[in-house]
Amino acid sequence: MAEREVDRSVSQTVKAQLALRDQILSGALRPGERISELQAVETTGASRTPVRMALVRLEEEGLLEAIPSGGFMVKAFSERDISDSIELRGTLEGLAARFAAERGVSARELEPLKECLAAIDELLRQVPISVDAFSSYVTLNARFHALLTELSRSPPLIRQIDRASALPFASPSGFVMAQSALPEAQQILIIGQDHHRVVIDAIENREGARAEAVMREHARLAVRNLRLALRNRTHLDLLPALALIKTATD
Amino acid sequence: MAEREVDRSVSQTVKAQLALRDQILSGALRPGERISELQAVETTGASRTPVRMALVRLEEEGLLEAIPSGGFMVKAFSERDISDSIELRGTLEGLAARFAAERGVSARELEPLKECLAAIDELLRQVPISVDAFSSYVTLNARFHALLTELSRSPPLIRQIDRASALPFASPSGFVMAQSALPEAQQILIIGQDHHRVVIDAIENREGARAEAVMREHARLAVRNLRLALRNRTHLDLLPALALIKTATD
DNA sequence: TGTATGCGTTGTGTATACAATAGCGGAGGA
DNA sequence: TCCTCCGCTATTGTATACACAACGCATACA
Repeated sequence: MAEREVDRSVSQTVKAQLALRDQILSGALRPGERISELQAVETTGASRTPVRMALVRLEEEGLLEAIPSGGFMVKAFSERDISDSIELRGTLEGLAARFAAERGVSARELEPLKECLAAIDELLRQVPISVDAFSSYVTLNARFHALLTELSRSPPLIRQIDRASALPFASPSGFVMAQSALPEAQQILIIGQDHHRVVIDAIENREGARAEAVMREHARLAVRNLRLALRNRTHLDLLPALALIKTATD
Repeated sequence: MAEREVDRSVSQTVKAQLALRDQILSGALRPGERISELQAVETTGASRTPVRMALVRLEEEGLLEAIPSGGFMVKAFSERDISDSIELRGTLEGLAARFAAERGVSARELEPLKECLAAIDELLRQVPISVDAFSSYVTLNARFHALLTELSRSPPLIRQIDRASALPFASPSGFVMAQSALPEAQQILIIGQDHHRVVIDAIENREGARAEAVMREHARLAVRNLRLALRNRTHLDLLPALALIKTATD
């Protein structure tokens, strides 16, 4: 009897965590809404213990908030929370770039980053960029940022950046998607690519301050564009994290 | 029958979390050592479910590391991990100070910070500083940093700073204690107090860049002093987090 | 008619039983 | 003597049962 389909390839805890995260980011669970464990058990197929573990993890991740009287609710974010989160990640990435530059990086370690850069250049040559190419861009951009973070060789910093990127709107992919809502999207992507180029150059020449400054500017650009995108609310359905933005308040 | 003493005033999960953290920071559990759930159940008095919840939380906090094959082990930190963590927090606090300065803070909001500053000044007037006064200093310093963080008015940033301070050696109290191991401790504390004074002044005058710079310098001072303290390993028993430093490796 | 109290239901916090897996030790063969 | 394989044990992952607390609704009294 396959009444309860048990997938043994992945732990129930992880399965529940992924399922719940999907529900939150897809907007199936509204911000501020209390999450019922019982309901979560039904929708995820796991039992209460792994569901509870998943809820604790999602709380630490920042997607949920503990209710004092017990249980969890979906966290709601203001527009400022989102822009602050992006700037926060930019600051952290700036520190990572500085560490990479100051501590030195061999040409061999820089190679994957340069390949990534070249691949993005190739994509941006299309005018206007196709939907498929844009999707590839999102992936490549996330890869670029991940590689750059790694170059810092600082586990505590890498860990913190990962945490900061857990909130979808603060992840590299998140704000790229937000930018895509703007008419001048392609131009923005090209400016961003310039930043990528500069940070590699700065790291190669061991210019820590310059490497840091450009990554922070990179994030500030993203913040400005997110603000613009939120003004003219077109195509914002591309941004899944929008489900988390406070609607009534603020 | 009080065979199992159940304290209903605080949840079993929190109780277990605190007990386990104590065990880790006191060195009762060595870095790299696997934590047995069964053993944790015995030492904490809670049952397996809350113990597991506590373990997940401590992992997210950064004190534990998940073992791929299952279970958790006490995380081990290198000296560089520690100095990176301090610099990381300094960077975050720098951003908080910048936010406070740029967004504006009323005189009334700045008042508690100034009181804190004055109280520390009072303490440092003693030469040499007494043990009691030093203990008060640790508390006041933590309070100063917490108040400053709050002034940013940015929940995501505050949250991230809290996380960064979860590792005891990266908390304000942690590195103050490390500094105390140095003969020139008092002089260092006075320099730190100068930083505190400057950051308040910068926030008052809405000089974001200056506010940020001084907080980063504040952290860099702490890193330098921690390095010195670790060189001449005297009085380092004052630093409880030392239990987490890798011994053999690195 | 409004408010307060009590009872019922729902849901979380905790405990424990069961299942599955990984690691270790012993035994047998090369 | 060493290597390999099989089985056992210990420990984790999962499921579920139980207890208590909180919220809501209804009813009764002012």
